[in-house]
Amino acid sequence: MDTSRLTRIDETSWQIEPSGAMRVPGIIYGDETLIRAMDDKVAEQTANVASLPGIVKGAYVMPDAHWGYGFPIGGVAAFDPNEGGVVSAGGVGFDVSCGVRTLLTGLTVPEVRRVQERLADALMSSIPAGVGSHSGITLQGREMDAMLRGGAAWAVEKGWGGAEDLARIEERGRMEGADPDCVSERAKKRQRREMGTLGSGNHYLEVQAVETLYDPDTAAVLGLAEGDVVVTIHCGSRGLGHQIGTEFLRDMLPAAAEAGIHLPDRELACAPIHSPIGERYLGAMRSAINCALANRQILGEFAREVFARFFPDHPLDLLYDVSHNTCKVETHTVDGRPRRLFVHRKGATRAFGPAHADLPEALRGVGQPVLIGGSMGTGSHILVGTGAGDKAFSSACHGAGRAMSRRAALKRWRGRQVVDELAERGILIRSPSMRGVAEEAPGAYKDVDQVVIAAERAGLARRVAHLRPLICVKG
DNA sequence: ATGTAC
Repeated sequence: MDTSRLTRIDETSWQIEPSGAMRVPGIIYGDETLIRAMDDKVAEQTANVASLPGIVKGAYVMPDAHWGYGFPIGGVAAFDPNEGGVVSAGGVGFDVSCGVRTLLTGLTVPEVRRVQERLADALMSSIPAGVGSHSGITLQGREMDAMLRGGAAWAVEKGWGGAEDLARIEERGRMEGADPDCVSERAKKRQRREMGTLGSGNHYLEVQAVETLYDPDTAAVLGLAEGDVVVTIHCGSRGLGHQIGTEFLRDMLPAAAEAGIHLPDRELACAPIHSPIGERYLGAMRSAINCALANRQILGEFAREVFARFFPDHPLDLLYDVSHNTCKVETHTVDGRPRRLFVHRKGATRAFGPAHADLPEALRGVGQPVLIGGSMGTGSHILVGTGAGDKAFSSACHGAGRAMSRRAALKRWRGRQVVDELAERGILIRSPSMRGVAEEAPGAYKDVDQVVIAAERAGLARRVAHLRPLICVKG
């Protein structure tokens, strides 16, 4: 990105001054290296988002951002329904409520090392992974609708996990306002056999070691100690969310024109929040959020079943579950006035600070866990929200972000070679797709450490722990 | 991300 077009606010905050149709500034967080490495298209897309009706304060961009469909991935934008604000399917993304959950095992690295190969094989055979994978669970009719209304709470009622899990999931495991009647039959049909499946691409289940603690006191509250083993799952709403995204991106284009909204880019298709299609999208998108929450709940239970075979005395406790592709109604104080806003986070994690009423009591002293997935080789990070200044409506980054296209990665690496190199470093990869592994080679990703350091310096969240992968089941 | 094109 050409930094000469930006105003540098401080070490890690850069501003695109409003010009042309922009209603608010664009704010990009990141150190100079990250900003320079970003495509100019990120700045262009940010300026486009800043021109949408009803946008409040600014169009925000996280340090791991790259250009996406309409909105940048790593973008945050909030809209006020009372000022003509819009909702945009492109502002949420195709994989609605894609997210990350981390479970504590109470095990230490040597205990897991002893069974690492067998554990990897067992996870691989119990966690459905890859394009079009199936778990054996089928849902249709009223049961599908119950899942779409109930999310992880539905999954718990059906026997996947316990009620204590729900407090540790955003929205307490169940997104209000979901309306399965707004979800097309085609979207439901695609999901019929996909509950409890990981999917493909950058989705994974990892067994990880807590390698470094940046804040041992906060880590202790989260239940993390150096040398502990945790399980992290990254996946979303599978075919259902994708179908909803596809349909509403298509249908919001004429709707925007009818509402008299000028779109600088047709990929920014959106509709007024209080319009028939805006409300239908919200009903469908919230159903997809529940689908993703239920999916991660079921996958977490599959992991519990596998671990119970190896370690019957070590139940897995849910640390937290975050979604990073959502539009949620939240109250934020803007210019001294609390306002009810529709906050779009696309490739961005909610990062509420300490004392926030939506956090479970056990976490209110430290802030919301922010779970950041890295690559297979470099590991992941756990941060907590600070709430300080309510920056970017209390949001933070979501991952490392690709540094190289899938195509370029395929030309550079062979999947088998990536698996062998990681095995030498004690990281066992299991995947149905060696092509997928090559595409996901650690070298194809940005340096996640640099991303989270930038997020911390920008005051979006603060680092608590770095996790190193031991086993990765890759979709 | 995605029954990797309807």
